[in-house]
Amino acid sequence: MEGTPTSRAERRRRTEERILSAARAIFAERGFQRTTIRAVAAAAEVDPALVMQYFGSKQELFEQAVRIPSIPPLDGELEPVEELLGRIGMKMGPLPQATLAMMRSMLTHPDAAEEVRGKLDGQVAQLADAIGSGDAELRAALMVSTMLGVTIAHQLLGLTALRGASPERIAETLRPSLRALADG
Amino acid sequence: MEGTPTSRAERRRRTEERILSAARAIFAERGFQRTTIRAVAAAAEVDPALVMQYFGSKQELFEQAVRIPSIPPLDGELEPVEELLGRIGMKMGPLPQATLAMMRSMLTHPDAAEEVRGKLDGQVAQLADAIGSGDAELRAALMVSTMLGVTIAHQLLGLTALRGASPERIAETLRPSLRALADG
DNA sequence: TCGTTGAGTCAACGACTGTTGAGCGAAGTG
DNA sequence: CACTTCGCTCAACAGTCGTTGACTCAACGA
Repeated sequence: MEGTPTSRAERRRRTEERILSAARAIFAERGFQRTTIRAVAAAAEVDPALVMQYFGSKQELFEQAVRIPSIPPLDGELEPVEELLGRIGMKMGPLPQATLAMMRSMLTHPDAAEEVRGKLDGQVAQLADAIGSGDAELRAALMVSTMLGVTIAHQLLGLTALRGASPERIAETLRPSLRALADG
Repeated sequence: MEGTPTSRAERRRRTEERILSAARAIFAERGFQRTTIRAVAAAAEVDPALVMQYFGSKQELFEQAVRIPSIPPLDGELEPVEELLGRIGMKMGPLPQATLAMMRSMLTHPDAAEEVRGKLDGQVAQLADAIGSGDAELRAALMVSTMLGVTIAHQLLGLTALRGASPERIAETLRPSLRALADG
């Protein structure tokens, strides 16, 4: 069954990825503070000391775990509003664990807060640039805030009214609202 | 200066309120987990053991601190959308410390999450009732989520584009968006 | 005045946490 | 084969936290 026992370098890569995967899951579920190195190690079936040896500190483990390698490219043509949001990497639907971990921690972990604020500021700037007009920056910020709120309510808080709704239906119902902001 | 040294019962009430006030401030700033009994006690200029003696546990201190006595009544006539939101106790502008403490902790403290979810679910139900029409519940949920997102971005994360904007200007810019959701 | 009550303090316990250094044993190298 | 490398574990340290029990002393009631 399990063919070659794999080389040493390969084993290390796998273990490291197993730790990162477990870390992402637990960080996303409990946030930074309530996540313990021991819990991550247990989920990865590894000794806690190994986690430290690989990542140096809990903070560095978090940074590696929430690092998203590439910005998801937009696929094909979309409705104007979705296109605008898609262009900055915001869309409805299930988010990667790394993003959830980041969002889960952003209100209680200063570093995560700064990271998210920076990312959102960047998205606001891009959106404002695409929108034009007078108070574009404020309207862009409100669009981003709206997406943020819906995502939190849906993915992290689990509002009853949103739990049964598909991402498509949410996006569709939300569209006039976002368009009103985009058009001014 | 300090007239009567105050009676024993009065002193107790003042100390208790001093502790609650300090707790609200620190809970609002750091969230539940990162707030220590010791820090609250220090801010209230009291021994940590006294906090325990008065409130029994950190969890009970939190519950007492975030308890909001009364629902703010809506004042006078408002624009339709603001009236709808005001009716359920949602409005722009500075929020009480207790509310901020609750929101700060809602993503990482399960009890706070449940409390907020319950409150928001209730507001969604009220809003949906006032809106009527077909998918009223989903649209109401998105309105509440929008308010939530803007509040988080503005008060807790401090998005650059929102930091300089007055609550009135935000409310005004946001109005067409919310109306689009309310009208369907 | 004297005993009682209760606000407030002090020192400590036990649990948990991030983190560390020594060591084991198998994979790699000559 | 002998020797080194390194993935990995074990046991422990040091600090912090919520929580507790004994204690001090001024306000109170009779």
